[in-house]
Amino acid sequence: MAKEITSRADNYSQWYNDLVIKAGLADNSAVRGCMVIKPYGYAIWEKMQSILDKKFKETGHSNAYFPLFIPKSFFSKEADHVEGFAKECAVVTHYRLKNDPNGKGVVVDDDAKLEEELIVRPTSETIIWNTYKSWIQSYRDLPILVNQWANVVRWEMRTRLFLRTAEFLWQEGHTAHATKEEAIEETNKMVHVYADFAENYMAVPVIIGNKTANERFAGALDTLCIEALMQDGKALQAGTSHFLGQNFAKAFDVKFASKEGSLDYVWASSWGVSTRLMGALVMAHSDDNGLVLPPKLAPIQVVIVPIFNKAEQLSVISEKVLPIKKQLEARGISVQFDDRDNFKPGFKFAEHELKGIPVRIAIGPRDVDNNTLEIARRDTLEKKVVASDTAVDYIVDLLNDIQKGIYDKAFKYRAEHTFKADTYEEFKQILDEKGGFVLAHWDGTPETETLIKEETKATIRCIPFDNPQENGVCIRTGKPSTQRVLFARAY
RNA sequence: CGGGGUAUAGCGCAGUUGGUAGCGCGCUACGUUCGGGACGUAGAGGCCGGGCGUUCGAGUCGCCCUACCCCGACCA
Repeated sequence: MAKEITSRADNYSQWYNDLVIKAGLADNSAVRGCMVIKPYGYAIWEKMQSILDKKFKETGHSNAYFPLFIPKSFFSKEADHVEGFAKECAVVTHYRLKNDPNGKGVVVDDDAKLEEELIVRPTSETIIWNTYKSWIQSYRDLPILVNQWANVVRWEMRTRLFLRTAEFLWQEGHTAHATKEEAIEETNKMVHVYADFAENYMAVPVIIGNKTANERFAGALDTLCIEALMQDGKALQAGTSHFLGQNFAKAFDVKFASKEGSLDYVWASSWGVSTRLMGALVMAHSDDNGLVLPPKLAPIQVVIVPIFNKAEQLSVISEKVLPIKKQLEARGISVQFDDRDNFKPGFKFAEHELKGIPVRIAIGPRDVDNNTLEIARRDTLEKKVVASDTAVDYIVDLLNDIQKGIYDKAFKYRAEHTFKADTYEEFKQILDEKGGFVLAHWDGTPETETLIKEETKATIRCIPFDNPQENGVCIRTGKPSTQRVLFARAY
């Protein structure tokens, strides 16, 4: 009733917004560009966090925490980093308030001006490498494999819930190595951790590849990324992993004594994913009825809706279904028993669909008599009546089916929206009429990439790993090319 | 940050030529309902985003803020 959401066909971005708000994931706040992540949304983020955190630890990393504030001067130390990040930061200039002399609340105390301004971190390379300087003396101190879960602030001009907010939550891994090869291997390893997470937990297929020089992180020698395709045909960068070379080691003078006795600069990587993944999750799978969550990330995997009109009926149903709830929980499945008596079943069905709960069990007097349950899956909305004593196994299998089903659906969508273009006309036509990924030849120069971006709003999302080599000519300049690269309009 | 729009009850909206507010949903109580978003009856709930003006009188007119939405530029 009051929860109508705009359809995707009608207005995709309005649909996205409606969904995030009405499914209770997040809301806009009193602070421009900053969102309130609500309990249901945060529960999904916590699942993402715990899975990723486990993977980071399995790959040898430890968590640590560095300051929110970074001295302004730190940003002047790495030239490329300055170029890329000097702008759009929140700056702390004072450290105290005082009562307004005119009696109108509080004002900034001008006497409390900081000697050196502090920047609210937009990313932590600088403060971390400043710290690593004191942690590293010898090759025996390496590698350092540290991750931080934190909030960062980037004063974005235009924000969108989860996809681009002024403050967002993320993790940033910052590693230090004795050799170039090791740092590159780390960079590579982590982008694969992200890809594995995206595909096997979020059920979002991704393309792994290298960013071009234009799209590279400020201060990196190489940026690896995972790129996903949303249902409106736009690409979304879902994670990045940077090989930083010795840039930050040089900027912060971080050297180590090698086994051979030489004094060398340390090699670095950094990698991160953010609450933007929440946006990817929503946009990749959900439909006009609401969220569609992959079982592995759904805070509630199964909801039980008892259909009753009297308290006695509810107690009979409860007696029947609560043991099944227990059995499911014993199998590691999260189950909610929705026995609220102020909503009718139909209302509850709609609400649980909006929230994307993967599996719904309905049980009423008829089922009690027949020893059955009605089991519905969120992704396809199919319903099936199942004998109670086989329900637990059925649901365990069903959850796996759903996880696979939504991945397959997203994969199919991507396959159907990945095109090859051999001429510029064709390229533009695909972007305008179909959307999606376009594989096309490019002459390899930043200038041409910029030109194409200006003319079509499409960027090179990445040069996919294991990209087939193939001679051709650049769609824009006609100059020779040895491979196709992945273009798309992107978030 | 440029262009456009919006701001009235928790949410979604209406409010004619200026005369200090209504509707639907939700909420509270009671009753009837309950296998796809129930219904009746009785209630509660608003300095009309903020400020300054015009006026006897402003939700309504003017100016200035602020926030949100849409389209750009920027970015994860």
